[in-house]
Amino acid sequence: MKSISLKDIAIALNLSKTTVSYVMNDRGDEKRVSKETQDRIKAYAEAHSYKPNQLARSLSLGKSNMIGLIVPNISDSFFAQIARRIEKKAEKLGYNVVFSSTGESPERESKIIQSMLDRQVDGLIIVSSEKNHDDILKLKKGNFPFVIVGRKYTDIETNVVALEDKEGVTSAVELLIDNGRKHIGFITISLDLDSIKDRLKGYKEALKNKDIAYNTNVVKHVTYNDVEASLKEAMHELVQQEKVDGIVFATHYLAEEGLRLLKLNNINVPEEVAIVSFGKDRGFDLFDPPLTSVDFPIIEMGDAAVDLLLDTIENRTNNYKNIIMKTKLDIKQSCGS
Amino acid sequence: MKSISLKDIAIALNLSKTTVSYVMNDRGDEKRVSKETQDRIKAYAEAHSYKPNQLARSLSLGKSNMIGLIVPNISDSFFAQIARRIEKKAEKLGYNVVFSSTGESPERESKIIQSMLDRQVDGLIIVSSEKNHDDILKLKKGNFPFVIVGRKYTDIETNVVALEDKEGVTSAVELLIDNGRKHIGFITISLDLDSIKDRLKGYKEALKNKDIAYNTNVVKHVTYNDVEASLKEAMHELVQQEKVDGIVFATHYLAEEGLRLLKLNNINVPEEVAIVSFGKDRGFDLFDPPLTSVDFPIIEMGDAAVDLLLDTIENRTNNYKNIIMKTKLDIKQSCGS
DNA sequence: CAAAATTGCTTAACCGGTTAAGTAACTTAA
DNA sequence: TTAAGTTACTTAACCGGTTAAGCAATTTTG
Repeated sequence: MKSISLKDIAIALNLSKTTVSYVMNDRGDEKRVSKETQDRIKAYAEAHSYKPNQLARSLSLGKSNMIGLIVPNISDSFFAQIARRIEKKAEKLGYNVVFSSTGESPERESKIIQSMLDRQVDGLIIVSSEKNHDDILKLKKGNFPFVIVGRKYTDIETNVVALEDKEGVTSAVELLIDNGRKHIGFITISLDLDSIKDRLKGYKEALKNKDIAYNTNVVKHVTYNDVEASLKEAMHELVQQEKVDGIVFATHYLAEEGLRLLKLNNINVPEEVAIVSFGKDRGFDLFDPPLTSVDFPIIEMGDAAVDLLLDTIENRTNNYKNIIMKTKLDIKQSCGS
Repeated sequence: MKSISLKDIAIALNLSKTTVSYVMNDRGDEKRVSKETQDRIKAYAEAHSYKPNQLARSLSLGKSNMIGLIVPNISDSFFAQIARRIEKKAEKLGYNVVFSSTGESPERESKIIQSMLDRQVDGLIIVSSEKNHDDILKLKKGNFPFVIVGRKYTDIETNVVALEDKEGVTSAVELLIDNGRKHIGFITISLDLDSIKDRLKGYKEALKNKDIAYNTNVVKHVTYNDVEASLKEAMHELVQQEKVDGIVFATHYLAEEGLRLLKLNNINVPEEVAIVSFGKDRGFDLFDPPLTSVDFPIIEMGDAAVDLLLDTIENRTNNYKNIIMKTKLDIKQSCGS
């Protein structure tokens, strides 16, 4: 797959690399290369299908035109959708995207960030795993362009595209309450993330708004690395012991698995237990019963993230931007409405 | 984010770049660098957190340790899952993954392949769009490492990880017939791909096996770029005009959308129309009704693809390998069993 | 008609690594 | 005692681009 180099062209045409480089970069006129020479170079390049080596180009220019995308898991529909938007927009401006999944491990995230920096990416879009202050602060200190998306660091100022997590969950819980549910459980994931904490806050807020006492027993933190067993136990406790009549799930994954468990145990949704998911997935509307969810604009989030990143890269703007997206209830049968 | 270079270390310690390079690559002993000097270098590198510039390294070594992943659409669950496996395995061997979506456009695919080659990726994993002989042949001719996955070129010998498309569909159609369905439609996508053609062949084969006449009117080719309207029309014709009592869908996407349309029109599945999907998605088992699908081992496909590619890259093996995965019916209610 | 300006290039350094080949100083063997 | 070996490095070229600075030949200008 060896293709010809600038040097090859230069030698073949008895010119210097410089001249060839200028012409290939369409700076021939500016650099006063004769029309004739330009044509010769272009013809030769075309004939031998010359393609500049981007590694060399990047090294020389100090710009790789690559952006790094770091997500917990690219196969999760949310992240995959974000990825698609990022790639789409990036491509238009001539950027390629390298991605890596962290598996929600801060250590891996740290390694991945370093590896991407070593590759000289021009910027990073990070769906950060559990708080990774050190790396984020390092990026900030180095004035390196990056955007945090989907999750937020409340204590560090950064570019961020995130959600109204709290308000979203509040609306979900209030919906169930308004539908007459009295004992509403909340199942979340045990990740030390501000966004996840905010969702719990949203749950508490709703109870407060509706004058319902907060009961620790109906709030379950499922462990990420053993979701299946952990969720099963949580569900069992909520349904069998606490006799909840409604559950709000902090993620679309939990909601789907939760519904699966409910059906497995022949618990009627929404009659016995009404449920709402924070976030949705394709097909939620086809579920039995169709799943009510706190919806948010994934596409817009992806778009906003790249726009913000590319703007930071290209204009080297220094002020951070916070874009917080509103959520919206998508009401289906599972909530008992 | 400027980090120090080999040269910086060399100057600081009054050594040559060469010596520093040897030590940083753990070739100090081999290259007879004194223990003392090695320690000085390592200490300095550590203290100033030296990280080699991978662009420079790649350029010099002629190996980028990047692999390119080209899919129709990264946000499709099938491709996203493949991507995850590829990334996971690649990472273990020190490779990063760049990806791009083609949107099923051969032109874009062609551009993307070139762009990845320009970036000097060490190999490509391609879920090829419509027949793109020129590029594939170019890669072959250049002896460039690549693997075609999920789709196959029957007329070009390549590394490939694909499916028993024909047999899969045959089993689906036969299942419906065995369940007493008489008029089975087939909805596929109008892509000029051997894999897609094989699925149609599978449909025909089943009819032949069961002594049922082939009827062109119940085979619909939905256009990729206007799936929604096109599928709607196809469904309407099959159900309202042709009065089919069963439909096999050639992709999980079509199946899901098809089911959505059936429900929208209050057509009872499977009583009035039984359906089977080729391929599944998360949540298919939660659908109303749960969707029967021709299942295949996505994870294994992803793993096999990377293994094959990395083997080709690292051992420069020249013989092509064909890995064809078997499919398996995952029977749920939608097929009327 | 000489000085100045323009034309059309080239030289050489650089980006940040890798590596074959060389060398000075010291040690060992014959 | 001197050639041969070893040690611990360095020099310089290379990967394939970019670019500031320079220069000879020609053209324009005063």
